[in-house]
Amino acid sequence: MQEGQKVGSGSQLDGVNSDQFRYLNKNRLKTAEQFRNVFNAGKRSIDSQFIILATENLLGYSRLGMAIPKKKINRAVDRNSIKRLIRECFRNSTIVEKGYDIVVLPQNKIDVKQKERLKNSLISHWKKIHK
RNA sequence: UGAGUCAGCCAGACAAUCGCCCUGAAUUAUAAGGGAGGAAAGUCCGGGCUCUAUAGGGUAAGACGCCAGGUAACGCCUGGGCGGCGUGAGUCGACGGAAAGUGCCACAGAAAAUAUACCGCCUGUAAGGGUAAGGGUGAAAUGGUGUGGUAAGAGCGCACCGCAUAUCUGGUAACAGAUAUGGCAUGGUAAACCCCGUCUGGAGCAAGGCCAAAUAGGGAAACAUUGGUGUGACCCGCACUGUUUCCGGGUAGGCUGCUAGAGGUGUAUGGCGACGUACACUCGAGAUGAAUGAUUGUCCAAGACAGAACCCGGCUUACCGGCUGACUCCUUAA
RNA sequence: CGGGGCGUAGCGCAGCCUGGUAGCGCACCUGCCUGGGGGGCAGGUGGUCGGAGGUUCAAAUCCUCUCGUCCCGA
Repeated sequence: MQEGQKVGSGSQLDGVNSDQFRYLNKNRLKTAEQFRNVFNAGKRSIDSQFIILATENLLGYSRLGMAIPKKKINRAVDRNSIKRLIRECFRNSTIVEKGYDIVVLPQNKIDVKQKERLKNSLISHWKKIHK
């Protein structure tokens, strides 16, 4: 049961948040201006799976935005499932309580079925940003 | 048992933990309830709803096209007719009009539609005449088969079939059947233009409405009442009253529409059926950077196609499998 | 979500409306002109016309469905 071990090792991150932090309205990036700020002044973290942009904000909590174009991911089912995966990873990590605005972009050819791989890459991205 | 046809249904289930959207008794922090599909898809049709006199009348343009019915409506569905396919259950069909008109029919062929005559056949010394049976061309050649007839032939005559016209019978009708007459007149193509009949105003929830905020009737020049503008096909009509250009100034956030509907389920009843009527019960998504997820465990037939965005009725396309019912054919056994 | 357009040779485009022969330019190959390169001339190769079905004697063309791709509209 290798999968169980991986989750167990990630539970140090999970254990902190569970009751206090949720994916609420305030944790989302909404308007076009907020997106523009991240695109203009953001740090980048690039990978074969995702491109991630981030800036610090002074709010004390992080906010997440996603831009998943139809050109890159054709079917609506896959787009939804990627959004869910990203949101789940964001919620389960400690980065929620730090103050960042984050935008996630997918790379061109992503296999939606390889969930473990996508997750691991997201977790490493969060670590990079918070250095 | 095998092969097959049609109709309908399901679209992994259960438990635990964490989490998302909506409603929300109670009152500021939590119970409880609900939460994608048969195609939500393609946007191919038809409506509801909203706005707009370019909505009225006419023309144009487009769609449809056997008959009857169903429906809010349809290009959909049901039943029937006709034709094709299949041993059969069944299934498929853009299935009006070519004796209103125009166009087209390459190549080959004598000739591709007011007909005509290459090789032939008959007659004749020949010129010419008669003829369309046979050959040949082609996707298609001016009723087909047989027989009489003839110089050779020919609906020229006759029989059967086809066709046309008329009458009668059955059927609401499409159509079918019968009888009589005619004596072959009418090549194909309408998914070529077209004719006939029926229908269609346009735009679409990013429609539209409300609140707040902002802007704001400024200046200059030119032209003009034979008008000008509103034109998204055009004309008549209708509406409005100065119009155009330049300079200066300048904003876009929230709420709503938003789900109780041609809704669903059951019973009774009318109808061959699609479907209608009556009664009872019921509320089963409503996001707005956009909710349905993740992990673990158990079971099995090992989970396909695929994600609502105003809502319905269809059509088309994608799809791993499984189940039920009715029916047909073949083999074996009884 | 709504409204449009385009798929034809390796590349860029005609042909489609009005159905019978698939063509143009660049590229590629061969030969010639030149001592060689470049350039020019002549000839040639190469396309089930995005896919499936239908109408027709015959479909790139007409009709229906479908798959890609591109452009508009807060």
